[in-house]
Amino acid sequence: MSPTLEEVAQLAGVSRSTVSRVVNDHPNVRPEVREQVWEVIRQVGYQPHAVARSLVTSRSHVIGMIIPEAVTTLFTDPFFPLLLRGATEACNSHQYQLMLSLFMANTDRQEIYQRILRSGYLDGAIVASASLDDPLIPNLLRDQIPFVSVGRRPNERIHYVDADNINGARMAVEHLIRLGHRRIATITGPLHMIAGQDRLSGYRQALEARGIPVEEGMIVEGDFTESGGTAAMQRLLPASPSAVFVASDTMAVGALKALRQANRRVPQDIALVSFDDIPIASAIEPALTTVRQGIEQMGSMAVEVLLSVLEASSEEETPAQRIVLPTELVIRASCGSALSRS
Amino acid sequence: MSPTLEEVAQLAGVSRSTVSRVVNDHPNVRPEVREQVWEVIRQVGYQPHAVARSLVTSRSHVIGMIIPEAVTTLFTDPFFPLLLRGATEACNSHQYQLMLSLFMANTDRQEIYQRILRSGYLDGAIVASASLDDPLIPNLLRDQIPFVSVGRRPNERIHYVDADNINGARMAVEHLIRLGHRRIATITGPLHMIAGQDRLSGYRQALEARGIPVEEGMIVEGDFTESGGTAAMQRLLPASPSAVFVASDTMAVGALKALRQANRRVPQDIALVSFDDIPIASAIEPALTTVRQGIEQMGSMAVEVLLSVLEASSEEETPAQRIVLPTELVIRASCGSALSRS
DNA sequence: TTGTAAGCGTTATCAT
DNA sequence: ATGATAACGCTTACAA
Repeated sequence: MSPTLEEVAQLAGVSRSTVSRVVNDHPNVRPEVREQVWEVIRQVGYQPHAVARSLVTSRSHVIGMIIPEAVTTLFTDPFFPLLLRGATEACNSHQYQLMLSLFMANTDRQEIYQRILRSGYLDGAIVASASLDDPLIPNLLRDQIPFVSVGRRPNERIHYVDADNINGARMAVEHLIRLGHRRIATITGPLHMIAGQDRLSGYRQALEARGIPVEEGMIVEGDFTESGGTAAMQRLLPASPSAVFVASDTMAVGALKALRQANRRVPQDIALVSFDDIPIASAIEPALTTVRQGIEQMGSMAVEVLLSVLEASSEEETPAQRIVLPTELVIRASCGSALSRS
Repeated sequence: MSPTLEEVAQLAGVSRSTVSRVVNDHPNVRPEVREQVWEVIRQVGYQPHAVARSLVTSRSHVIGMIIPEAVTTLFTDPFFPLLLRGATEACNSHQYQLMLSLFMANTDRQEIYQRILRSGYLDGAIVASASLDDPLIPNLLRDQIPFVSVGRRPNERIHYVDADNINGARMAVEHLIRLGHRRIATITGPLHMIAGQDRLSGYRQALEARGIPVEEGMIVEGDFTESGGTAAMQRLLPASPSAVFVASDTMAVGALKALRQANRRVPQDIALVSFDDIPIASAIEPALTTVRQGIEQMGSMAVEVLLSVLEASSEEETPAQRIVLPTELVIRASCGSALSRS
């Protein structure tokens, strides 16, 4: 198909090695030879064969984006698209490629794991939102595959990038307290995910800091889906909270539905603050007050961290990079009181 | 890192070739030898090196999902995530991998094209929603890279998968006519995309079939974004249509905003029908009557078609596969008249 | 049925 | 500064 190094060499009247040097910008080539070789390369449209190159260098310049199982359901949530966009952008600017691997249901995870992660195609991987006890992680560690997690993890050897979920949640709940609310409930994310746990921690911290007792009846676990939000809100209604911190915008949309059915107005009868600031947050009526996290930025950061690990790799073991990106509160209509608009 | 064929061979007391045969399920291996080799493979955790394999077979089992430039903006729209999901699912079940390539702005497209498409890493590609005159397509044809387009194309040599946009749009507008509307406007998609053109054609066909004159003032070009929908609807208001066919749900959300600002109620003052049936269509108030297309199915179909092309490849030139998937009208609240609910 | 050996298109280590 | 030549890990004739 495409011409090879050998053919270019013959046409240019030099050896394979020289052409290789030219292509890789090695210094030891006479300028005139270099120019002449480039000329031939342009003429015949030579393109290095990445696979052959990878075989000898054992570097593919491909990194995997691994999105495991359960999470895949959330693929209609803009979270993953944005993460992908950020990751791709960083890859593009470093001349790396992104291989996308969604682990669907139980399609023999083990087999897929072997085929994808241990096949030599990947220099490393980014693991997105595995639940905390996902077996993928121990496997990756065992096989010494360089990876960075999106979402923090306690294990000290694991590189990660995460949003500051705790502080974000704390800001959200503090805002509700500032508006005079005392009966503040929360719909959490799945508690087997660190993001779910952290946003709940932030909720607790905010209440405790103000001496407001935390009632367990005011805490309902959700699953980051819209229908989950609806169900959770229905379960919450009997406790008659005056405000709810919902751990994701998508769940907030579901919660709004439940409230509409129950004839409660937002924010007049009940205030809502959520998390993410995905596009629907500002599109819906009422527009959601929510905690913004830089999802795209997390994606590109994850790539940057991984590349730096790959760079350093095979030298000494570097300490894990743990990066936490800031979050900010975006005040809109769903929490009431236009007064405190910033 | 991982053991090689050679090492397995030594441990099993056979030659490389035999191990290779075992791994690839060649028939010519004595059952007992086969079993013994498998035993060693399991013991040492041998995993074939995909890159080495690919170098000799010149098949990488990787296909690229190419999403060009402009379109990237739409990445917060669920269209691409769903397409990706469908494509990944099909890939998983055929033991193929998906490489994701977003061509961002003008990041030297030509260079990226060379590096990605001609590097030997890809067996073929799926090209999503390039505008009709995207230079990518001629390049792919010139370089004889197997690909299938998501979105139909006039060129007879191009394989494609598409939704039946024309009939979908026709059904939508016919429904409005059935409800008694005569002043029916449309907000189109970008007319450099075939989907934009086809949905407009369907609109025209429906009106013409009923002898309703098509007024050019009732046609405003949008761009598939929400803000584009808002702007288009504002431009449309002076023409005072009684109903509007909006070429995408996302634009319909924007149009709803414009109508709310203008104090027009939907569907009482003005009826809306849109296209896609993405999740927000049923989440928003009023719920959107819309034309559903199977986006995930398009993704998996695109992969299936590509794989069949790869299969047949290097034999004779097969005629282009052109697959059009059906669309269906989903009736909800935005068009009024619960009577015609099916 | 099994083994030997010649590539696949590169990079990298030597000499020269 | 340049050119042989040996890998890289595998598949695949061709022999045996």
